[in-house]
Amino acid sequence: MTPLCKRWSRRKEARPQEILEAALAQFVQKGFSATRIEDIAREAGVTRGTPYLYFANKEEIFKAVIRELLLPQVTLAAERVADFSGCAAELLRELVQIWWRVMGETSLSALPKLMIAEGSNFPEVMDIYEREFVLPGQQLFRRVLELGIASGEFRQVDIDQTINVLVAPIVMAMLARCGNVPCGQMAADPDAYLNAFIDVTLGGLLARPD
Amino acid sequence: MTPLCKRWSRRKEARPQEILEAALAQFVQKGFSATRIEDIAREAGVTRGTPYLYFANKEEIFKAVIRELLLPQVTLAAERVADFSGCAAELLRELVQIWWRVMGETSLSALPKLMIAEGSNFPEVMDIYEREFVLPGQQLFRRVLELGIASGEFRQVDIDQTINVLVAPIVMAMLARCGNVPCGQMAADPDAYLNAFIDVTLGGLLARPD
Amino acid sequence: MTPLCKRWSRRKEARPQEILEAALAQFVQKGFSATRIEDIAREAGVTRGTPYLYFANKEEIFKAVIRELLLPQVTLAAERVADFSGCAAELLRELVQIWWRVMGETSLSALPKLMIAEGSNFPEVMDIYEREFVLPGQQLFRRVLELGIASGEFRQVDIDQTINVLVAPIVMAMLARCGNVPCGQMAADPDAYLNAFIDVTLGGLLARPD
Amino acid sequence: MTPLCKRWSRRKEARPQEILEAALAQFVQKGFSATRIEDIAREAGVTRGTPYLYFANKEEIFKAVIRELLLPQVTLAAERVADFSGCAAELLRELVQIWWRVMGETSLSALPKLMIAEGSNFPEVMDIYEREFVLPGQQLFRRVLELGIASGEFRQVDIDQTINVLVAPIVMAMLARCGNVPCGQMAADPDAYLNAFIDVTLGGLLARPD
DNA sequence: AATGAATGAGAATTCATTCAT
DNA sequence: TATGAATGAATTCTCATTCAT
Repeated sequence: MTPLCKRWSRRKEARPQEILEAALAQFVQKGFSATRIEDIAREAGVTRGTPYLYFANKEEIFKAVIRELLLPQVTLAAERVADFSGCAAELLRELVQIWWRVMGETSLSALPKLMIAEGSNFPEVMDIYEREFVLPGQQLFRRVLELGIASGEFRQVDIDQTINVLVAPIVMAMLARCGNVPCGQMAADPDAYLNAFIDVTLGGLLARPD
Repeated sequence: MTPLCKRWSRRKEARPQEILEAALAQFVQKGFSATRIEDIAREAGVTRGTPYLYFANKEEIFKAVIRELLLPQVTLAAERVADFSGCAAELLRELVQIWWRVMGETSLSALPKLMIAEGSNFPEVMDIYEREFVLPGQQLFRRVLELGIASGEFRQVDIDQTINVLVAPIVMAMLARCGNVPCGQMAADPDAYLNAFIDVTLGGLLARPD
Repeated sequence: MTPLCKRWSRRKEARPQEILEAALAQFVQKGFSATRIEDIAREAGVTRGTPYLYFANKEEIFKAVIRELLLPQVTLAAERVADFSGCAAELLRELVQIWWRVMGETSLSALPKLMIAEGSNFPEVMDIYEREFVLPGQQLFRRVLELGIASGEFRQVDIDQTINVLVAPIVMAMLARCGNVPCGQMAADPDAYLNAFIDVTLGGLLARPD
Repeated sequence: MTPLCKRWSRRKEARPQEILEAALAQFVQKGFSATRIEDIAREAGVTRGTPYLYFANKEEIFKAVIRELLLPQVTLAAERVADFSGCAAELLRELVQIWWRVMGETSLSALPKLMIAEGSNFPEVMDIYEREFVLPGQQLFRRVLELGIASGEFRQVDIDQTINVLVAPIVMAMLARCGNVPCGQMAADPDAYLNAFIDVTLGGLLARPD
């Protein structure tokens, strides 16, 4: 049963996915240009020619990683993130934590690194990224902020800018998870980091009792 | 024979610097691997062979960009950032604003992007970056936090983690300045963004009067 | 389980022939090197692996096309061409017309194109071609010329060279039939072309009455 | 003076021409697809990379061979061919002989072989070939035929078809010169072949005295 | 017998680097 | 100093061929 002496095994259905996962790992580690097709193939356990059975060229592999591996997860994740209730403060806390669980702790955390590093070489992908990841993410925070301000729970703040203030530390945590982003403690204990983040931020948003 | 056009006056001392600046621009735009020596040469107004008169190879150009172009500025910038006084809240505000002026609005803003994108391919550079940029930056915030907590101005917070919470939005703003990092409003009006950041963060740090 | 669709009835004996015909069509269209095995397979209605059940490799397919598909037809054709009678002028006319019918208008017309294009890459095939196609063809014309000269019907001409003068326009017509040989009118109306050819040539061969 | 120990010599002006000539030789010998860039490079005395300094890719080399090496010669040759006078018979004789000298005996003789073998893979080149080589060539013969018929020197013949009858043997001689086109005697003694051709053809065209 | 996924040798192309000028 | 033609190693990509199914 074990393919010990087999030269290869046929995995038509699984292959594309396997190749994309291997490609993701390599792209995150080395960047697009520095990743050789052979690196991807080896990581996927196949040989040089196999990726070309499923993808036209290296660029298409990159696009497929984003479009077929990462963005579909974004949608799934977004649905779960959108599912919460409570007062604005609880919502914010929950939003950050769910986000982290479904985006930060999964392979999705690679997305910001890839786009920062390679986005300018793939403008179309960048557009998709903005449309399907950045904007929806901002919307989630916008909703919470608007809710909190409307209910008087939060102070009046510049919503457009505050959104980004809230997003930044989470994205940084995602970047830190990709390794080799030097923010020592952040990567070491993400939960402590996120708690500190929620603590400070929520403190800054809540309307003073007086 | 006489130097007809002034612009061709040989500035041999200036050449290496010019090449490094050209290289920085290209590396930020395209990444290390995707940047061809000829791209750098053209941007610097010289031809293919010239960079090799001053640098051993492409890798050394990258290292020189970090070591000779960016990190010395970090030191200069750090000195100016360190020069402030007042209460902790004022210090924090001032720290963020000076930082932005000396790092965010200059070519130094390229540093985080380069290290995120290429750091894993240049571990030694990464080390230097951490030692000479990340740690000193964290120290500045640590000092402010410690000061504020000691004086009772700030709440008791987890200093190690809060440092990173404070650094993250500034680094994100630096990334946004490198172009093609999709955080719309942030890049459009950095000052408004930084104000929102200080506003929320300071609110979150200040001890409640009650 | 029962052969639902008749068209899938296995014609194992027919397969090699079908593959060779597909190969011929592709080789004529694209040339040997530019033809992929998959092109041949698709044209034959089979898949990549099937040609290898019948032929060792691509080169053997080429040789088989010549040896097994074309040259046997040459023999058949030559027999029919050899079967004629009458005075030398009639013989010549008949020879040209039968040749055209059995070689020009059939797949045999591909042979000269293949040999011109690929002959130098297949010296052994070239030898066979010369031995089994060129020489026999020349012999036919030699016979007619010798007959006509002997009977006084034709002028004394340099037989060896005149043979080639007679063969050339027929071969050109065969080339023209393979498409993409730019001799407009020739391919458009081969009969008119061959009549003009016989008309001029015969006029040039006949001994003047005076 | 002799570059014995030089790794290479700089020949910016001469290189493209040298590469095209090398390419022509290789394409004629092996065909386009079967010719490797390295074959061309070696024949030109350079290394793999050098052709790419002057041509974008192999296809462009092929096109340049036709457009820049061969067709300009066609123009030169056509001018010399057009320069003749005398009665129609003399004109025809002269036309064939000059054509042979300026096209058959030069590298131009490669043109028909290249177009027969590769034309269908390069339709645009085929069009140029037809426009700049085939049609002008046909015009020359048309002129002679029209002249001869008008003057009563030649019989009434189907001009459109007869043109091709006249062209065919010359083109065959050009093909034979490219080697490996199996028409034994033709290539061995082209002059004898052409004389036989003129002899027969002219005999067939001249109006009978009676 | 036939399939078609997988292989891997080989060809095209790129580009960092050298060095004669 | 600077140039840029030339090199050749490295990489992408193709496709003839194999072989488990």
